[in-house]
Amino acid sequence: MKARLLKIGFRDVKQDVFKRIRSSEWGPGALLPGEVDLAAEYGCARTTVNRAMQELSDDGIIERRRKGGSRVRLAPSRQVTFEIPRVRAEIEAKGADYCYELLSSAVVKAPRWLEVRLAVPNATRVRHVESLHYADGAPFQFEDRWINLSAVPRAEGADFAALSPNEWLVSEVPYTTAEVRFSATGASGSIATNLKTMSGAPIFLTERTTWLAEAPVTYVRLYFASGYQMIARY
Amino acid sequence: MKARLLKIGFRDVKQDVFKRIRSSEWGPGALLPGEVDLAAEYGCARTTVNRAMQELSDDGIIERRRKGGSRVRLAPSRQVTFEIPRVRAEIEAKGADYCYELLSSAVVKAPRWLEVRLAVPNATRVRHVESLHYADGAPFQFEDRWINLSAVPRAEGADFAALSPNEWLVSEVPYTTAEVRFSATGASGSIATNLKTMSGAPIFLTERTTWLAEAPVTYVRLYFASGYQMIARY
DNA sequence: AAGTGGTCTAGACCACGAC
DNA sequence: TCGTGGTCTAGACCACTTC
Repeated sequence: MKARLLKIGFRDVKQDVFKRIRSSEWGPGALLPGEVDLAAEYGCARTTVNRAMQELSDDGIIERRRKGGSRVRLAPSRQVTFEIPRVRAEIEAKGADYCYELLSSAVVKAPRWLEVRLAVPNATRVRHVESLHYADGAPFQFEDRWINLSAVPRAEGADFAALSPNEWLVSEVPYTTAEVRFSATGASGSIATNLKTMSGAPIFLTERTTWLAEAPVTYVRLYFASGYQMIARY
Repeated sequence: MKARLLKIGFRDVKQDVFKRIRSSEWGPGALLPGEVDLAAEYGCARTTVNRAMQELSDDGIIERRRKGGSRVRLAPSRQVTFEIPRVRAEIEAKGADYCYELLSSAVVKAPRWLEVRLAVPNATRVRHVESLHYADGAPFQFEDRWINLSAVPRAEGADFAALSPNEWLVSEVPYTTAEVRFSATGASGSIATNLKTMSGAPIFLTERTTWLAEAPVTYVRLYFASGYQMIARY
């Protein structure tokens, strides 16, 4: 029995309950004590226990049901969470020099596949921008972006030679929702040339589609130079 | 002015504040009203506002400081969160048949590179297991796993022909912490053969290192068949 | 020194869902 | 039906930071 010099906080409760789960005091599927009981045991308010348990639930450690109580998850479905990397920040965080180059820019009618992806009407005008991001002078990421001009008309006149589309959009259209897809692909001709790798070399690809409250804003393909790794902890 | 039939909840506050940020009522960097003021405005308790703001902070929309107040983030650093994919669940979720095959298993001394990765002493014994996961009869994922026997002695006698190492570990050693790395690589000989792709084909690779309270448990490389995508929303 | 967010409390009511 | 978690409240004290 340990002396309780300080008040019990929700972090203490969370940590202790987690420890007891790890130590097999409560095995997978086991029913945990109710919030009222835990509050009595820890000598704190039920609200405090509630917050602790809520976080354990968010973390995928336990499952909670009204009337059913809280149970240790059978197959803990942990979640990874990591920040969406902004290229510039990502490069500068490594201590490397960031540099950006605009390769091409044109206003066109959206090709069919893009119409489908963004769910925009036929003949929607989009701005297509290709650019390259360097780390310490070496190609780091090739960016192939399409911006929906009916959602962001001001993008038509933006100077993407001065400011990358990425940063322009962040400053102009923040607080969007997005879908991200990660995959591996082979470096096709122009991409291989730009990233200075062999044709067919394995490339880490990020695709992102972005909406501003229902309105499709942009679709972008980010091709990373060889050796790129995305890292997360949980 | 809308009629307020129901009590204001933290979700309402969160959503409304977010809407006001998106509508540029509060631009990037702007100082938001204090919790007390917002509580008065919404006609609810400060605790309710606090929870809403806390979540907006977690979501990367705003930044909060004691005494400094809450501000809209200049560069919203949104976070992606997605579930750690369990192969079986992932395959069955697609409505495909899951099937598993053990390719090889051996107990050996950890090679040097693994010693370094897991930070284990020289001559640590590990179990090396190679296996293949099928979706509807087609190779889906090749698994190359190393298990630290000094951390999980029981793994030495486990029957990985019946149960995949993944599922065995989840049932035996749940609630671990982990580091995950995603990258693209080329299919080398044995991997190409097993995944039935051409040698050199781009492969999506997941590497995961797992600890149980400081003790390194396992390191695994997961090679996915061509066309695999990892998807997340935020 | 003072103001703002961070957290705890004790009590209350409600909604879901197992029984 | 009724127990359990979900949420709100009103009030309080504390801790961090800016002033």
